[in-house]
Amino acid sequence: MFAIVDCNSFYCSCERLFRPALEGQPVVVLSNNDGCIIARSDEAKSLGIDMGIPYFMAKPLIEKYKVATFSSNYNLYGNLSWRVMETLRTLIGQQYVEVYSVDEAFIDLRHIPPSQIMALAKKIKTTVEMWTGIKVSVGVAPTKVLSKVANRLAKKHKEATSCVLVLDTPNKIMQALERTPVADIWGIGRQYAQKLLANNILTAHQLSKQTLMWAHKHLGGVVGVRLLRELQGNPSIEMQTPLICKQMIATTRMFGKPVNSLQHIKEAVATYTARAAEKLRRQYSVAKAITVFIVQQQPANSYSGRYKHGPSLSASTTLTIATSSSGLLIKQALLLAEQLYQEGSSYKKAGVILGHIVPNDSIQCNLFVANNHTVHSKLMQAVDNINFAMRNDIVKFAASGTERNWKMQQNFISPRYTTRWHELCLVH
DNA sequence: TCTGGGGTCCTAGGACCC
DNA sequence: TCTGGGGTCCTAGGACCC
Repeated sequence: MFAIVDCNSFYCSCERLFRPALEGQPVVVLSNNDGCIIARSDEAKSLGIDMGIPYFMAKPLIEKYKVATFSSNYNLYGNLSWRVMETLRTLIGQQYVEVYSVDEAFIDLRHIPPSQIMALAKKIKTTVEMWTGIKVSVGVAPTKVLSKVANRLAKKHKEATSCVLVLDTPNKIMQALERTPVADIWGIGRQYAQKLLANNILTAHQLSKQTLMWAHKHLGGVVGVRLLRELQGNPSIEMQTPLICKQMIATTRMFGKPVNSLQHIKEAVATYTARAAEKLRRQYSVAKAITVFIVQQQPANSYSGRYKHGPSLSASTTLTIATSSSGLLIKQALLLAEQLYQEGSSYKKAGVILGHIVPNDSIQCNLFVANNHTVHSKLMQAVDNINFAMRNDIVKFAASGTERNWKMQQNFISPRYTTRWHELCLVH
C-alpha cells in the first residue's frame, strides 16, 4: 500500500498558524506579483473564489467578505514544509518517504502489515498536526494514483472520514472510483479530460474499464498505460529515491511593471541567473547549457476568452565547460539577453533556464581551455555562506543592479516568522 | 490597469551513422 | 518498373503535476 499525505490549503494554513484569529475565517494567498489566487481556505472556497483567477477579478468578493489576503511568503512556507516532512521521516523512516511537492509526500507502506495501516494513517495525521500545527489529509491505497483518489475523497468529506481514507478492498476501491470524475484523476489534465468526456467516459471507474491499448492510443502512449494500470490496482509508478538532482533549473519572474530598457532587462536576467546558479550549487551540480527568454507584453485588446501570454523570445547557448559560477553564467546570459532585446518593445517577464546538469565531481574538461573551477567554486562558496548567514542578496553581482525597479509587487506580505530573528512572532 | 513559478516525462521528426 | 534497414542522438513541443 501507498499513502499520500497532503497538507490542507497549505499556504493558507501557514499564514493562519501565526494569526490564530483567522481560524474559521476566509483566507487567500496570491501568486508572485500579487497576480492570481493560488491558495484558498475552505471558507474562501465556499464564497465562490476560484483557484487561479486574477486577483483584480476576485477583489469585489474579497472586499465584500473581508477575506484575509496575503502575498506569497515562500520563506515561511518552505520552512513549515520542511517541518512537516521531517515529522514524516521521523515517524516512518527516511527511506519510505518521497517528498512530492511543497505540501505533499508519498509514503511506502509495503512493509506494514495490513491490519496496522489504518492506525498508522491516523497516527501520521495527529502527529503532524501536533508537532507542526498544520492539518493534513491521508489517502491510502494499493497504488499511488489510487491513493490520490482516496486523498481527494478524504478531503472532500472531512466529517465522514476525519481526513483519513484507506481503500483496502476491491469494493471500496470501486465505490471510490465511481465517485471520482475523470478530470479529478491525478494525470488527467484539461486536454485529456475533454477527450474522455467526448468518448462518454465520465468517471474514474469507467476509465478503469478501458483496455491498455486504448489508453496507449488516447492518453499519451506509455504514460496513459501506466495511469490505467495504476487505476486498475497494479502499481506502475515507483517511489522516487530522494536526493535525485534536478535536470533543469529555472528562475523566471513577471516584472512588477512593464520594462522597456535593455539595462533593466539585463539587471533582471543577471539577478535570475544568480538565483538559478545558487540552486545549482545547493545540489552540488554544474550546468553546461543556458537559455534566456523574455516575454513581450500582450498588445492591448488582442485576447479573447482565456488569457494568453505575449510572444516569448528565447535563445540558448552551450558552454565549453560546465560551471556553477554565477559570474561565468551571468556573462553568457547577458549576451543572450542582448541578442533577444528589441528596441521599442515592452516586456513583462524574463527567465533563465539552466540545463545539461551534472554533478560537479564529473565535469568534462576541455583540452584547449584552462579549467578554473576550483577558483570559482571557492569564491561562490564564500558568497553563498555570507548570503546564507546574513540575509539574501547582501553580496551580489554588480550586473544585478541596485535599484531594481522591475521587482515584483508584494503588497500583502506576512513576516518570515520562522526564518528571520527580527520577524519572530511577538506575544504581548 | 491588472492573469505564477517552478518542475517532469514522453513523442515525433530530423540529422547523422554504417 | 525499380532506390534498404537498421541504429543513435538531439531538439522542439505537448501533455501533465503542484
